[in-house]
Amino acid sequence: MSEKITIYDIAEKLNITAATVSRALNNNPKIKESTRELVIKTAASMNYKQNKLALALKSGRSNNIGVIVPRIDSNFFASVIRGIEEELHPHGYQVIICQTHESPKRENENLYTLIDAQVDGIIMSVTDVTTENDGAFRNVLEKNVPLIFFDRSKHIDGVSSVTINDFKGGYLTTQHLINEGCKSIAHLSGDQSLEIFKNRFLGYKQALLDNGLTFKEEYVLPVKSFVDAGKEAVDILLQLETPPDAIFSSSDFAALGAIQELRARNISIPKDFCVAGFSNEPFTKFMELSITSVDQSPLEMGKMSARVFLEQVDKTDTIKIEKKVVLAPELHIRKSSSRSNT
Amino acid sequence: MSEKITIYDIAEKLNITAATVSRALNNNPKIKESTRELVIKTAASMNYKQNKLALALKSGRSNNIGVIVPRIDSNFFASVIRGIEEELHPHGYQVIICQTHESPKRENENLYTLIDAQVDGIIMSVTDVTTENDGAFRNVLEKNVPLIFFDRSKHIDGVSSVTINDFKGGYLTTQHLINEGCKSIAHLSGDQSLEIFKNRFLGYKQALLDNGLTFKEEYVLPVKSFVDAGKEAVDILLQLETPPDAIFSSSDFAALGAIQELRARNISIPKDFCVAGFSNEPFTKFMELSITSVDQSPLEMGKMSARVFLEQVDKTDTIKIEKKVVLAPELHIRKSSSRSNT
DNA sequence: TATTTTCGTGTAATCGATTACATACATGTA
DNA sequence: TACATGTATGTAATCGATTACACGAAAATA
Repeated sequence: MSEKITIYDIAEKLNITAATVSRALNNNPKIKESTRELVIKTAASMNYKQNKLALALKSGRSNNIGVIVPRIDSNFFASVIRGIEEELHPHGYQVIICQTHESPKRENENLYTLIDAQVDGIIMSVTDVTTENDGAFRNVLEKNVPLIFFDRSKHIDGVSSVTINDFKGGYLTTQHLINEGCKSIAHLSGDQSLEIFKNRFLGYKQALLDNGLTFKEEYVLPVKSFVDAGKEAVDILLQLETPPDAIFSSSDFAALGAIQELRARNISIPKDFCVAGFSNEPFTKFMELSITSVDQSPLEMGKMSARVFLEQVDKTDTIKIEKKVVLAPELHIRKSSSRSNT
Repeated sequence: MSEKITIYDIAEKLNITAATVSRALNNNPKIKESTRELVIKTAASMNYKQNKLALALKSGRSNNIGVIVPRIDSNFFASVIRGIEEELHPHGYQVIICQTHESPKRENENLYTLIDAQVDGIIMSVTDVTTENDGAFRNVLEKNVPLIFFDRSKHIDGVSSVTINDFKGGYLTTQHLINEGCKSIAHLSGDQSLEIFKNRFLGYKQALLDNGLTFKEEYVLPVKSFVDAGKEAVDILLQLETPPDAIFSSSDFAALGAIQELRARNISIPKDFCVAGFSNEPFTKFMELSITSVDQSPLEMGKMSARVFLEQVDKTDTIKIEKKVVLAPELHIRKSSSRSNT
């Protein structure tokens, strides 16, 4: 049961004051070399550990950073967090995780909790941009706590973000499908109130237009990011008067569902139907019929977000820097859309 | 730029002392009802937020809990963390994430850092049981910080753990392969200095013996949890005098690699060769040739670990409770080993 | 020798909240 | 009236570290 050792204990033992101990341990130049050595040696021998809470209270910095994500058990978010942790760990920051489960209420709650906990910054992926209640965000900004959005972002003055070029991701994928000979391409879209999904859609649309293909409203279906949603979407699409011959899905899970449903109906992929997803989830490359998908370089996204945070954290309170980092999406072409290789 | 509001600000405004404010906000019964209401109303109007750091310093509890995992971007660990977070969030705890990347050095470092940060408990999955340097662990125990192992555990007196019955997992899977008619079953094992892998192996061996099959040393290969490791293992196994007709892999990734290699050699699965993995990674069920695997109920494991922590955190310092929770593994039989359905 | 610097350390305030103890006033009881 | 009890609040210490300021002694300068 080692008691908690404080600088006062060290001071008492050496018949000096805590102030001297503190200075010695912090390499304050005004301390006699012999004293410094003595203190450091004694501290080590007593197994002294600095109490970070006391330090945090005094300095106003907790050395913690909060990360808010919809959920952690998705490869994308877990990888981003990994990137954040790896970048921040050498700087002495600890990462605190919060999940929203896509609930704006939980999101607000998490924001308040993190501020209460005096985190030095918040890196997050937004749940819902349409929330009217921006109080929690305003609260963060008023407290001058650096806030950085990644992937799903919100337009707030003075807030930085790290995203990928979703428009380009949508464009590249659609262009690829067209190159493979697809003539009528459907799109499974996430909630378009979120910019990422809006942009993937716009990229898709632009690619169609640029290639002289007509854009059809009925080819665009909203889906949740679940396997079953993809199956249902295929069911609907195949009942259309002129069914499509390809799907660009903004979700890998929906793409997988689509593929399963198409195969169940004996439609040959990629010969008669091509499918591409988004996110480059691990399973897309493991499948025998591997799935074409857009990589968002989540690890890099996490590291970049962390770096943006580090840039902002030490700036004077009055200056607000807004930095928008846009990473390039990378299309991984695989069997589900490669006619050339078949 | 709202200044930070403290109880002193409230006290000053109301011409009372901070002590009264504190008591009013903490529902201390000795406060006049009218005063309490006034304080609460004023606090709200001034947008007062309690400073958790000050509270933490005073009380010695940070309301943070540390979680140490090899890495976060694996479905298993991410799911465990999700479980921990969901169970602990309602109790006001924040989850701090640390990764070891399978390095004992990082593990030690993380332990010290978390203790420095005054976490109220540590939930972790061990990297390497053979580390001689147990100083970090002893340090945690001496500080009376509840320590809970999940999945990969270490035998330390007074330390609780939440694991699955890996022996049973190995046994069930092997028995299943035998039931499907496999006669010579190989085993790809993780590092057996870790108990989980040792136990899966022992379960495998026992099932062989119980069914009158001979156990062969050369059928047991050590692998890392990578796809390529599975491929290499198949390469070795097929060069044996009597190659096996099934593989029980302690890693889903190695199982996947094995399957890819077998198919590359035109060996029909499950007709001529059965494969089963461990962990029930998402991709195992997504594959067209879905992979039989043992589910470790990671979400439940995380929640259970959190519950064990909650039980221990409020106990008096002198009593050490050691609780060993063993969850039941669940074998998910899929195409890679289902001859009956073929 | 007298005076100024420099050096090393001590004193005490501070960060923001909690709480044991003291105190002042009101009310109840003999 | 004298004393006990209860109620509501104030005083001040505490958690552990940092740091502006003060101060005494030694060294440097005049």
